[in-house]
This record gives sequence, C-alpha cells and structure tokens, in this order.
Amino acid sequence: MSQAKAKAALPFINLFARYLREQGLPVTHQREAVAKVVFGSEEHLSVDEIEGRLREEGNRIGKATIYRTLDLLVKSRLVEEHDFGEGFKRYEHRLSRQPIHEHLICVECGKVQEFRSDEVQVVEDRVEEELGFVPQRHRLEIYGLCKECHESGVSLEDGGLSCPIETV
Amino acid sequence: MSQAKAKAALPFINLFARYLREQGLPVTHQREAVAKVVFGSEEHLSVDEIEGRLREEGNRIGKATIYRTLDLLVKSRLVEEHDFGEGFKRYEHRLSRQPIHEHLICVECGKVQEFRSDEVQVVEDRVEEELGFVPQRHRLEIYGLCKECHESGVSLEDGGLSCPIETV
DNA sequence: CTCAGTGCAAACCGTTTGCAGAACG
DNA sequence: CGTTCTGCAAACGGTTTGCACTGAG
Repeated sequence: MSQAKAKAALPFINLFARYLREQGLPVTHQREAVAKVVFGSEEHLSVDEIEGRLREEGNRIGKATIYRTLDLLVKSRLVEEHDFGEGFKRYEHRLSRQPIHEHLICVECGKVQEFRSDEVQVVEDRVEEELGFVPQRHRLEIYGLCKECHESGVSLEDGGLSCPIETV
Repeated sequence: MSQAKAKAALPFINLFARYLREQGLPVTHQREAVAKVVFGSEEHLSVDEIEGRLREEGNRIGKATIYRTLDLLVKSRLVEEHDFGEGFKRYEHRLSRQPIHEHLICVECGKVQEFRSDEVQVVEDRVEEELGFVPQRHRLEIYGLCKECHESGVSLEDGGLSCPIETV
C-alpha cells in the first residue's frame, strides 16, 4: 500500500475505532491492520487479497481474524460485502466519493467498474408504491464486456438452445 | 406437483429434450424428472427443494445428478441460476410470461417476488454509450420488507456507526 | 456393444467455530 | 485481573469430482 493511500485511510480507521468503542469492543492491532488495508484500497478485495496485502506489510494475521474483522466492518456500515458469483466474497469500503453506486463486471477479465444510476431510486419508489414492498438496499450488477475486452475483439458465444422461443 | 402443472410443463420438457439431442447427449429419465420439477414450479427452487420434490414423487436421484442436470438446463438457457445470498443457489425456469424480470427479496421471511423494470434497459444503453461497456445480462435485486411483513409491524434495525457521515 | 450417465462417497474450498493462550482495558 | 480477541486446526455445508456400474442409442 502506498504511503499516500495509507494516509488518506487514516480518518476512516479512526471511524472504525470509534465504532468499536461505541460497541464496547477492544481496538486491537489486527483490527486496525485489516481496516487499514480495506480503507487503503479503492478495489473490491477478496479475503485472500486482504491476507496477501497484510503479509506484504509484515502483518501475519489469521484468516479467521480477518473474517471476524470484516464482519465488524460490515456491521459498522463502513464496508460493503459483495458477491459477484466467483464463489467467494469481496469487500469495498463505502467512504469514496460515490456513496451509492452500481457495478459493471467484465465476464472476460473480471474487472469491476462502478457507475451511478439514479434510475434505481425511481424503481424503488415505484415498487414501494405499487407493491407495498419497503426497500432497504439493492444490488444492480451488469455483466458483459468491458471496453478493453470488447475492443480487443472478444465476443460472447451463446451455446443455448437453437430456438427456445416457441414456448406457447 | 399438481397434474395441471405437470401438464403445462410438458412442452418445456420437450424443449430440453431437443436441446440434449442437438448436443448429442442422451435424454435420460433422471434428466427428464429434474426438468419436470423445475418447469412444473413457478418458484425459485433450491437443490434441496428439487431433491425433496423428486423424492415425493418417488424419484430417488442423487444430488450430483441434479447438479449436473441443472448445469445443462442453465447452459440451454431454459433455466436461470440465482444467488440471493443465502449460501446456496436457486433455479427458476425462463418460460413464464415475463421473459425479463427483477427480484424483490424480503429480508424477514425470505419470500421472492418478481417485477418488471424497463428502466434497467435505459441504464444498460447509457452504460454502453458512455463507458463502452457491452452489457450481456444483469441482475437487479431489491432487498427489504415485503408488504405482509411490513404490515405485521416488522421493522429493520440499524446497528451501524452512530454518525458515519463525517468522512471529509 | 459402446460410450456417456448415474450414484455413491470422497474431495473441494470458502467460511465458521471451538478452544488454549495472548492481549486489551 | 477478567473479559474479549487471536491463531490454529478442525468442522461445516454447498458444490464438484473420481470411479465402478448402469443404461441409452
């Protein structure tokens, strides 16, 4: 992790420390180290990646502790948990410029981009009004080809039934 | 499974049989039985539920075979795989009246409702035009309280940091 | 007959849990 | 000093895989 990022992450680590104190929980070295990695990255990190970065900076922290700390970070609402269907979870802090954003996931290279969509708010309002469903949170993910993969000529094969649309 | 539903599912099972033949794969009793259960239900079934329904109708089919058949159903594009964050997958056939729909998941009772949202198409078009990302498929899920749970007085607790919005 | 499918059980893998020892407050 | 955390390793649970046997074509 770069020094600049570590520095930028500091106030966020303090927020986490505050949360822990509010809950009467100890602020340990391990918890601070995990928080520092998560807040110091703008990526969507997996537990393995977090463990790797901790190891790079000389911190040898058990996976169980990382999982337990991530639970706390998620509970504190400072971090969001994502499942992009890879078979494991990814974690992203919520302290960026864009408080609510959606995800574009490239099915070719796995890259995750973010984008804003005010339309979802409209959908949530409509769902509440028409169906009485009270939205709490949502998840909008678009899977496809990122600009780079598309431009390098990758295309998506189909493989489905040749003519599935005669269902009536 | 009701007789009416079993009957309605027939043409879809034939579509699956056609897909298998197109691929040069055998049409076995087990594959037909699994397909019949999936096409005969309008719900989002888990593998355990599928196994249970098969057992109810006297079909004793191993889990491995169910998984392998679901792979084929998904590849044929006749069935969609979902992950609502429960720790396992659910499967839903795509032969209903609503070819594209989104999901409302109640965080209290787990019920899954469907709804249409044309707004997502707008979002996909914008993403392609502005970012060069080529959409293939998407997933819009709204988590919250369904009408019934909301009306019976359930509310959502917070538990996050008391004041997380002082990040600058 | 032959090749792929099936069922069983073991392997897999991300995640969770139990417990002895260490550390926070 | 008591309570909570940590690290290790074992357990867990959904899913996948290997292999001998069965069945479809």
